[in-house]
Amino acid sequence: MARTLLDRSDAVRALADVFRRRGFEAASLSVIQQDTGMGRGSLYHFFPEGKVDMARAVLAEVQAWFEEQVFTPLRTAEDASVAVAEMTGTVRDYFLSRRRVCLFAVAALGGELPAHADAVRTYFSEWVDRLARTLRRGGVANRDAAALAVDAVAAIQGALVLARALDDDAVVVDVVARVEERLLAALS
Amino acid sequence: MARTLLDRSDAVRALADVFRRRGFEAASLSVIQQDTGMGRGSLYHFFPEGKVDMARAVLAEVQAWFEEQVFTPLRTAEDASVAVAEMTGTVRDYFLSRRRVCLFAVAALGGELPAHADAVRTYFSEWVDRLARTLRRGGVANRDAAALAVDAVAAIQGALVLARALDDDAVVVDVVARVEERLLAALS
DNA sequence: GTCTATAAAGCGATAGAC
DNA sequence: GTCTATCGCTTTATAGAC
Repeated sequence: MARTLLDRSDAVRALADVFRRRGFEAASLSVIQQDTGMGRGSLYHFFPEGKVDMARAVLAEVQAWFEEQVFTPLRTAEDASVAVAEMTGTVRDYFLSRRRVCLFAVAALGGELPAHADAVRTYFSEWVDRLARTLRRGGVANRDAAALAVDAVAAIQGALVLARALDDDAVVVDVVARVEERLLAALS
Repeated sequence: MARTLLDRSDAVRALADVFRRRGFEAASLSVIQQDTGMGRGSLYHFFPEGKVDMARAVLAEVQAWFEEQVFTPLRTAEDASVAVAEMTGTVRDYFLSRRRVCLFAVAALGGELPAHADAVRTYFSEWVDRLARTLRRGGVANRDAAALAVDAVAAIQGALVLARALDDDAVVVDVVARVEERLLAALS
């Protein structure tokens, strides 16, 4: 890990990688120190409230990324089919390059913690909502749009679980391809 | 929690509930002690290797349950459509009555640990495999059967993630209903 | 088989020098 | 802004009485 000076957003990126590899609970400060190359002093300088703060910052960064790269394009693209194809391609590449881990899913399945419950709910409900709206804009009936959107997000999240369980990227590639196919079929 | 004497399989059931509520890492021995009503002495009597042993036992019990209630019925039912409908109904009721948590998914997303990696892989690959075979028996083409089976298991697992994130049982009910619909359509 | 006490290690967080 | 030393607490695991 780079010894060169890190600013806060470098730190967040490094932390995201640690959390993806070890999970939130199992990533102890010692591990975080080693894997990010930052000392305790620096960590508590950037994240005064400690680990909870680090997790919050990482989730916020992921949320912002999806906002910009996925949710906004879904809203602004003029053609619904183009928007859908963009979404599937973007999220597939994102998760394949991020160890096939969705940190919001990890947070959702991880323990009793309503620590990040709001952030988790926001992420998923916004994703489903934006997709459903896009489908409606493309002429899909209200009811069908909602069902298709939930199914699509669920399929992608399930693919991530399976891909990790079977240690196989192809599950993500294949499932996402069929999700896209189904969504485009509904739009035609 | 019952104070009455527990045998090992009672202990495993109680442990499964704790792990579903808190996750594997966050369930400390103190918490386990409180939530199961068993003392440290009893716990280490039944599970000499400690927490790893407890987790292993719980996963083995879940695996056995699925073996008996899901995988075997998938194999033995004479009509593929009946087998599929049985599976979807059984797993829906199972997860709804188990806090919408699949412990194998929790293990799959939880940290670096290849601790239970083999058990996780076995569970998911067997589920997908059995379902695919059933579909083929029902006349579905080889390729389609494999894809449909992966999609079905992924959809169910994704539904569990979403249901927890949104705190809404209906996601499981609805997604599983549509999974069944799609599988039955392929069989007709 | 179950209990309590305790050991040994690791945890998150803080303080103070630089 | 980064470092190291250390506090106080919790963790898993064990020992030994009953």
